[in-house]
This record gives sequence, structure tokens and C-alpha cells, in this order.
Amino acid sequence: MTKADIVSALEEIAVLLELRGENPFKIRAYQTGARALETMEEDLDALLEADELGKVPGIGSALIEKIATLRTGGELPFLESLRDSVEPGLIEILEIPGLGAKRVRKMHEALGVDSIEALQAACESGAVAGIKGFGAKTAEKILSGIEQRAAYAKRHLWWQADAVARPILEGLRSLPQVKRAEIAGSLRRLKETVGDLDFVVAASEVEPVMEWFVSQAAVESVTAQGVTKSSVRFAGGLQADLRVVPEEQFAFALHHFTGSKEHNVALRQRALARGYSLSEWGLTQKDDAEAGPTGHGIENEAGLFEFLGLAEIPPELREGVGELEAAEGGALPDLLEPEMVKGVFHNHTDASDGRDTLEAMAAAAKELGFDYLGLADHSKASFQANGLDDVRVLKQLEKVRAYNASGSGGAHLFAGIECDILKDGSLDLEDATLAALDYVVVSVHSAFGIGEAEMTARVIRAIEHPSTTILGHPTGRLLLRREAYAIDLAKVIDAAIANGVIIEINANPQRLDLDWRMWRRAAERGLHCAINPDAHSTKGLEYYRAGVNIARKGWLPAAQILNCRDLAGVKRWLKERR
DNA sequence: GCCGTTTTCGGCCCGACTGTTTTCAGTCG
Repeated sequence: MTKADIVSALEEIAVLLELRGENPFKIRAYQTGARALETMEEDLDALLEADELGKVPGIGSALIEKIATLRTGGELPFLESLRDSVEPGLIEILEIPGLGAKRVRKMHEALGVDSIEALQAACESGAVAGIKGFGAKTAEKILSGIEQRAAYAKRHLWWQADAVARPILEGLRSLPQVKRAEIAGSLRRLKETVGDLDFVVAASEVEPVMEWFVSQAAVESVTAQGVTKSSVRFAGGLQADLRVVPEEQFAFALHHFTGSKEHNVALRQRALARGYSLSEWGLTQKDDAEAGPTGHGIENEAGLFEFLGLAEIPPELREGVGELEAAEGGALPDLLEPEMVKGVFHNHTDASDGRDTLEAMAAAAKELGFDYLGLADHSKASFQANGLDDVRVLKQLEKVRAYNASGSGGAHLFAGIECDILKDGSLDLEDATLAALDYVVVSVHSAFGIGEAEMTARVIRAIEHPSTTILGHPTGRLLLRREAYAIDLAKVIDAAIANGVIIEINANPQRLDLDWRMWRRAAERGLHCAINPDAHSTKGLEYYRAGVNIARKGWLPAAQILNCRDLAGVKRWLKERR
């Protein structure tokens, strides 16, 4: 089983335990364990081999045993018997918003509800409303949840969610009652996908702000409206929450609703150890609970962190992966800023499947403030993308050289290629062609299903090709659409480091590949990075900002990002490399 | 099930909103 499969198995165990009504802390332990395994940057096999998996916080002896069994392809009797003891239909029912394990169990016990269809019938017949603790409104909500569940369960790409959120934030800030307003949640943490939008506002008056929020033109339904919180749903299923708090609580609320959950738990534990209970309302001194939470004069998040003896942790690092320890020890990274990016590699023109010409791309790059632009059209194996054969590649190379010599005013062009990694790991163009170019991006675009060992060997062979400069979108995932292919990234990263090959952050909002979770450890081991928008039009160049987000989230130091070098620096680097 | 400068046993983050209730359970984040 791959690591991702094991993570799913642990998550499944947690869900099944929940449906059985078992100890909530045990359930949480499995959720924590799954999360720890998922975000762990070390190589799983190496840790198992060295008997060091237990050093990962959240993974103890019981989980080690189960993870080891699953990794070696064994059956897990514990999971099998859990599956046998829970009606499979209940898991699906659990996904309906507003229904948790307890109510799902209650309906199962009282009415024998064991599928979405049975649930719908039971709601329509009035049977659900008759259960003690349930009522007509509950049944109604369940029915609407069933109807819309596909749309409600959907997550959204960060890039798209951000585009929805920006104007709402501006709208909030323009209200006369609003003193401060920020986006919170996973959007603020720059997660690759976003479940819903969270806004936190400090205002002199609550009601007009809430009113403005719930009556926005795009709102389809209002799902909650209280004294401090309102929730709305837009067409398409995206949900947005607004919290309005007094100004002295703004820093606490903003921090709380930014999360992550894991980060908040860790910070609250730290507060408890120092004699304070921390909540979105403030800090309560433990031996003076009567007094209630107060702001302690804290005006912003930096003040909150300082109060707890920490440097300010940027939102994108708040994932519960050791950021508190780093903030305590002065080891937080200096994060990449968009202005530090001097150019990008891996972009397409109308020579293959891009929409715009070489000249238009160079001009657009200049417009964005770039000094240089790398062109990497597809190679011939990507037939569907009008990939270039050796002759066309060399022709484009001439065109690039001529453009650079013409003094046209656009960004300096580097002549590259996105060369297909064929099924056996060989490259799609002649060695002489590849050697003539400024750089070579190698990518997998075919035979995704060949299995982990074969895929790993295939990609490593491509990395070892003397002309390879950059590995493109190393897992092939399309967020919310297609899973990554099976590949041992730890081995691929090792090979890249050993061969001086860069791995890209493919900044297309649907890819964001290599994932931020991998970068911190990989960079510590010496891996270098290139941020590449994989632009297929002039507009697509703007995606580089999504790549900057991922670099920040991955703790990547600028010194290891090729795009941070100036034109002369990149020329020098490529020359030394080739 | 995990974890330990107050603990190897007994804790495990904290609060808002809803719908059902006459004080609270369930869900969510």
C-alpha cells in the first residue's frame, strides 16, 4: 500500500469507530495519526526500517503496528472486522451536512435507515421527525442536504476561491461600521484547496454588517444567522462564514478562525501550560476563571504569539507541523515574496498547445515585471498537444535566439522544452537536440497506471539523463480531479539532489505539484526548486503567484529557488549545469 | 490511542448555532 492508501485506511478506521460510538479520543487518535502520516516528510520505509516511526508525534505503538502491516501489503483484521460491523451505507449518510455519527446511529437504530434512499424515504414519510430529539426542521434540512450533497461536499481551488473572496472582503471593508476585516480559514493559510470562505470583522455595530453579508446578490441561501456568526451559501455550493466581534477580540478571533485546527490545539496547549485558557474571545487566567477571557491588551496576532513566547507565525505556516517549535527557537524561515521572482520557466506557446505567440508571451512576462521567460513547449510524444519533434524544436530555438537579438523590449527568452518521459524512462527527443537547448523540463504525460516501482524507476532514469534540468509536475495530480500516480517521492527527491536536477512547483492552480508538504524536508536535504506557472496563455503567467504561495507554505528559502536569481545568475547557473 | 519540567494513569481545545427542548445534545469549525 502507498502512504496515501494507508492514510485513507486510518481515516476509514476513525469514521467506522465514530459510527460505532467508540471513545472520541481514540477516534481523534486515528485522525491525528492519519494526519501525522500524511504531512510527515521523512521516508516511511526508512522510518519503519530504523524503527523510528514512533518519533513522529501522534503515532504510537498501536498505529506503528497497523501502518507496518498495511505497508507490507498485509490485511488488517481490526479494519476488516470494523467494516463488517458497520452498515456501509451509513458512511455515505455521514457526509450529509448537519448529520454526525450520533444522529446517523440513532436513525439506524430507530428506523433501520442504512442508505441515502432509505433516509430520504424516512424523511418524507415523517418517520425521522418522529424520533425523539428530531423534528420537522431536521427532516427538512436532511432532505435539502441529500439533494445538494454533491455540490456541498465539493472543495474549491484556492485560486478560484480567492477570486470570489476578494470582492467580498472589499465590500466588508467599505461598510462604515467595519473597523477591521480579514479573510481567515484555509484561504488565508494558502491551502491548495478551500472548503469554505471565512471572514472575520471588527465592527462598531453587528447588525448592518450581518445584513449586508446575507443579502449579497450571489447568496442563494442563508444557513445560519446569529449574534456573532452568519453563514451563507452561493450558487455552486461554496459556503461563506462571517464572524463579527468587538475590536479588542479581533486578534483572537482572526487567529482562531485562521486555524489550522491542529495549530490551534497546539497553541492552546501551550497557553494552558502557561496558566491560560485560550479561545477566540481571549485569554482566561486559569486560577481566575470567574474573570472570563480578556484581551490582555493584545491588538494583533503578533501580540498574541509574543504573549506566548513565540515569534509571529505567518498564517501559511500554521499547519501543526512544528511551527511552534520553530517560532520558539527563532527558526522560522524567511518567506519568499512575489517581487523576488525574476522570471519563470516551463511555459507554452502556440507552437504546441499554448494560445499565444512567443512574442506575446515575452511581452506579457515583461509586463509582469519578469526579466526572463523560459519557453518549454511539449515534445512530439504529446501528440494531442501538438508536441514538437526535433526539427521543430531546433527551429524554435533559432526563433528564440533571433528574438533575444532583436531588442524587442520583451523579457529575455530561454529556449527549453517540456520533454515527455517515455514509458521506459527514456526521453522523447534526440540527445543532440536536448543538449542544444538552454534547459530541459522532463515530465510524465502518459502511462500513469504502471505501478509505483516502475514509475519511480522511470522518472529516476529521466532525472539521470545528462540534459535534464528540471522535473515537471512530479506526481501528475490534478486537484479535485485526478489523483497523483503511484510514485516513491522520497527516492525521486534523492535522485534529483544527487543529479543536481531541480524539481518544479508547478504553479497551475489545479496542480501545485510538488506539494507543499514535501518541500521543507526536501529543501533541508538540498533540493532546489523552480516555480513554474505552466502557462498556456499570457494570462496563465499570473499563476506564478500560486506557486509563490506553495513555496511559502513549504518553508522554501529563496537561495534554493532558481527564479530568485537575476538574468545573469540564471545564465551562469545553466552554463555551469550543462 | 497518544502522551508526560506537575502525570506511565488520567487527562485529551473551546465555543457558537440550531433545533429540540424547558436546560441541552449534536454538529461544526
